[in-house]
Amino acid sequence: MPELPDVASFEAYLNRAAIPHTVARLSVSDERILDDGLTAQGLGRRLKKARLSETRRHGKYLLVHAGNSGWLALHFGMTGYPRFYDAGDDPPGHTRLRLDFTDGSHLAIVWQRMLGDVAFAETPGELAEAKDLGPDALDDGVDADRFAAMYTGRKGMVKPALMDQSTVAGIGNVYADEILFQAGVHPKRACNDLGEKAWRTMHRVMRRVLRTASRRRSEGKRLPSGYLLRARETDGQCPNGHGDLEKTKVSGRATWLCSRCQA
DNA sequence: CGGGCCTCCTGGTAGC
DNA sequence: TGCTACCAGGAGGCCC
Repeated sequence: MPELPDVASFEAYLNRAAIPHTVARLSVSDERILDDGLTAQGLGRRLKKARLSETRRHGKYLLVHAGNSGWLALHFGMTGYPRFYDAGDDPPGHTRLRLDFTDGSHLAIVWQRMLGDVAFAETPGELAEAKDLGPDALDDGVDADRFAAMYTGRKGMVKPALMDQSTVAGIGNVYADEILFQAGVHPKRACNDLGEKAWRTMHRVMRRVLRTASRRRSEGKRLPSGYLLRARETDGQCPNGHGDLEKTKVSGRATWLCSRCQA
């Protein structure tokens, strides 16, 4: 699940539920979830007594400011999510990282599969560098000019390019499909087959889709009708009336599209 | 060097 | 019912 809009909703959730809180201690139930070089003990040293005061998001990473020591960085992989719960309640299943707060409440980070990452960085910029992340997809600094310049003339297919986190961070398999559907571009189109104008359109569509989805997810609402993703979860019909959506694979990933709408 | 394929993980589900 | 095969919203690595 967790792509940019989902992580944005996690960020809103943390700000409603868990910020600010002060960490009394933490528990790591499976160290495989920790970034290379990070240990439960080391993380504990950095987080103990830290006041979680602020959050940021960069692409699919959620960063939580932990006092003076730096930023806890959470990457949710395919199955992760945070869950705040009250003193005395049981943690959800598959809780791999648990923060116990001084008031007795808890924040669990849940991963069913171990495809996720807990990291720690001095600054958000340091994390982006360590993880080779491009600018966030909703960063205002990524305007249409800059966006088009990054993709126009590039080799390879459009969909994997949009999913490349080192170019622009935040778009995953699902929202790439939505953006391409709304932009009317086939996922297997070559990047260098699209002109600058098409990439500027892609930029506009990308921002609208990611902002709309972030807001809806944060409010617990469904995506608007007319969205491919909503059709995919319901009747599987093209929102523009072209019948069954197609399901195929692009660079190994499940891909939904309408070949009448997307060329 | 772009694209296909494999692997890491775990669990749900379709199919036999 | 029981077992297997495949699939899932991420990402890195390898090979041709």
